[in-house]
Amino acid sequence: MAASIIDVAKRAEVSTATVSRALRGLPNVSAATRERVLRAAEELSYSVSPHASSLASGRTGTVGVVVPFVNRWFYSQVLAGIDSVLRAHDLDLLLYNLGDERVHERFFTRMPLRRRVDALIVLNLPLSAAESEALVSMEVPIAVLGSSIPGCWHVSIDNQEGASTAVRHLINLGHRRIGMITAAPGDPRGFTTPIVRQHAYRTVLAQAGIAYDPDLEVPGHLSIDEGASAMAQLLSLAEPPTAVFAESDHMAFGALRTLGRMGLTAPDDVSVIGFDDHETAELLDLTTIAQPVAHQGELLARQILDALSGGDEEPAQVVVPTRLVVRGTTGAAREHPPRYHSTPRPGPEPDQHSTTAR
Amino acid sequence: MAASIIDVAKRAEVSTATVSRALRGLPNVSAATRERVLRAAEELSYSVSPHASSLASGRTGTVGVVVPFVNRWFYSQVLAGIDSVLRAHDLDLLLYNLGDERVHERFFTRMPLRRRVDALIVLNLPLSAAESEALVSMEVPIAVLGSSIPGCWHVSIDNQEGASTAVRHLINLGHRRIGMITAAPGDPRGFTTPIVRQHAYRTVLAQAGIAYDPDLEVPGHLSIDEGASAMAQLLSLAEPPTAVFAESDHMAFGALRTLGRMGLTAPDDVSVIGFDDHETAELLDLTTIAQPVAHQGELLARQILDALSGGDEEPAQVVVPTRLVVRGTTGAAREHPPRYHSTPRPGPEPDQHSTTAR
DNA sequence: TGCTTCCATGCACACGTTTACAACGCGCCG
DNA sequence: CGGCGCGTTGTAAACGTGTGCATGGAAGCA
Repeated sequence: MAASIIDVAKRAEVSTATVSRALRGLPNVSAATRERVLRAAEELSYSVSPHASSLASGRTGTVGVVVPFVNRWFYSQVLAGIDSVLRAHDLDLLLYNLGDERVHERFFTRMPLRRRVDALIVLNLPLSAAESEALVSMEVPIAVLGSSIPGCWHVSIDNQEGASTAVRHLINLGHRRIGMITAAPGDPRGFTTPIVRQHAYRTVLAQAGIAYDPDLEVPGHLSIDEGASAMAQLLSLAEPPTAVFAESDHMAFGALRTLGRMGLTAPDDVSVIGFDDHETAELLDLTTIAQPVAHQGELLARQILDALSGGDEEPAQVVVPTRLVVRGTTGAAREHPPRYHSTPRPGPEPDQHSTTAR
Repeated sequence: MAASIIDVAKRAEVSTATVSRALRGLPNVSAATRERVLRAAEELSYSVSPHASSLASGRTGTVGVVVPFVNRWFYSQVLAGIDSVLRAHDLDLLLYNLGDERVHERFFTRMPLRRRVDALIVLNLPLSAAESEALVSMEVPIAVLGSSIPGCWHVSIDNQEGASTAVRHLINLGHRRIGMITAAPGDPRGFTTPIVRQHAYRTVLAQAGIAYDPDLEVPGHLSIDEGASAMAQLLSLAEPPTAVFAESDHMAFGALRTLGRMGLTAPDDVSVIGFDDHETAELLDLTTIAQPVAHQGELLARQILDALSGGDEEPAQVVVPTRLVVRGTTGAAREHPPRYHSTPRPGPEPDQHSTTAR
């Protein structure tokens, strides 16, 4: 049986109240008694019961983190950023992975984090209005990544600027026929990132005097395989693009794979630019828009810290910049782009793929 | 203010004891009253206070997961596996990321999980004897991945078999001069995986009648960059290997990068095999030893469930099999392997790299 | 009918802290 | 010399739930 505060009090010959104050470093306890208490606690190898403490004080010392997919690179990076800051302030991290649709639903009906956390961090989750409201009703500070909830703290990248930079990069290289592999189309819930990026894509094209062609926008659902299919679809057009902007590196990887399997090469045949600067983007020599991933996690955690300590300041919004990283998969447009009317080689076995330097 | 059990009791016109029993589905409560209680709770949108519940019952409904690096692919996958099982049983997941050495140390001096979790899952952590003992002293069931602690549950892959398979694959292709890029050498703590794999490598070579050459074993510290350096070192040997076994895919990626930068190709110049079947292994067409990653997480979580429910069975050990995945980076040995005495091209800018199909 | 058995329910305490409030001693100042 | 303020400590009441035990009543049985 672990020692309780009463045992410590007896051994130090003080009341439990004094023990509590001494251990938490409250000012109103004399140096001598504090010393005695600390020694007694040490000798009994005592540690406070977090549950009793929470119950009495109302504070839990815990922050809930809700993430759509822990096992994806992006979220695991953000999570690491969050963790590093929380840990430094002795806050615990209660993880909620909502990958499954059933789990997502269950989360919002049962609200298992209610009364369990001092604050909430929500990563990039498509939320319905009712769901946002349910979160707010927990009456704890909330920091949101990606989307936004009224009255909550907020961190995001400048998607408008990032996507514009990507498309401008391609235009500057001389490309006029530019495709986009987009994320999920028209999600009814409040997840605006794909919309903003798509808007930027269209706007920049328009500014460059390039006519809008809906055939050049193909959804890729953020996965490698879907990105590969999307690229195949683009290449099958009567007039295929000479450059493609994939709004995630994963989809860009898929696009590169399709190129390789068709015997094509980036950037010689098609230029490809991604978004994220995933760790393997460098390996594949992919030009991309980099965003500070772990850093965003740290910012979210810091906002929570502010909210928990300061208290009454109103929630702030932080926008972090993106950065163009030019690597080997984008290059100058050819004078006469070749026509590719071949179809991807089918077959279960892995095929070749390759990328070459600019 | 959130409703408490007393409010529910009043509204349902029963005692709090009955409310408690009804809500937890205990058998000894009549259907009629249970119905009344559930409705009252629903109307007040009541949810139990986890802290009060923990304090009273001694159970926390929480499992601590200690992981060295959340942001690495492997651990995030395992974490997802753990989460899926725990979630299905309404257990919360308290995450501890120990990446930093300071954090690691602090964790073991302060034991912040003590009295806070019902069980512990420890991922692949190099632990000193004192640290293992500290964990055991928490007196909760512990499931360990990779390493092993006496008296604890245990999941791991068959490293002996996996590594042997990798080396045999290379030998079967006709290779006689086979290098190995190893993980950290001689960690004084109880982390045996690299040792087992190295032993398998040496044993299989010996069984094939191939003389042991210490120059062919180079440490790569599990990172892409170090893996790249290791490959460079292997290629600079007077008699370089014709095939290389990297004991992690990350290091294999680095190895491929080095080959690419030197204008060499796998498997035409050097065959490369990795370990893990990382998600980008397929992209790079890397032959590798696959291990079921998320599945191991699920197994760990299930062990914990057994320990928490069953109770008195003694901890079991599960060994999951690995699987050879042949892709494009391994191929038959050449009759007369070329000599490469060039050094890697230096330079800050990214360089080409490529892989081709078998 | 009277006794036992069993189920449903209530009573009251325990769980281990935090914290408002009171009490106490001491020095200071009027 | 008395009162006042301040710093230190103790007292006791929450905090919200789980659970052993007692109670009451209905059903079963002789």
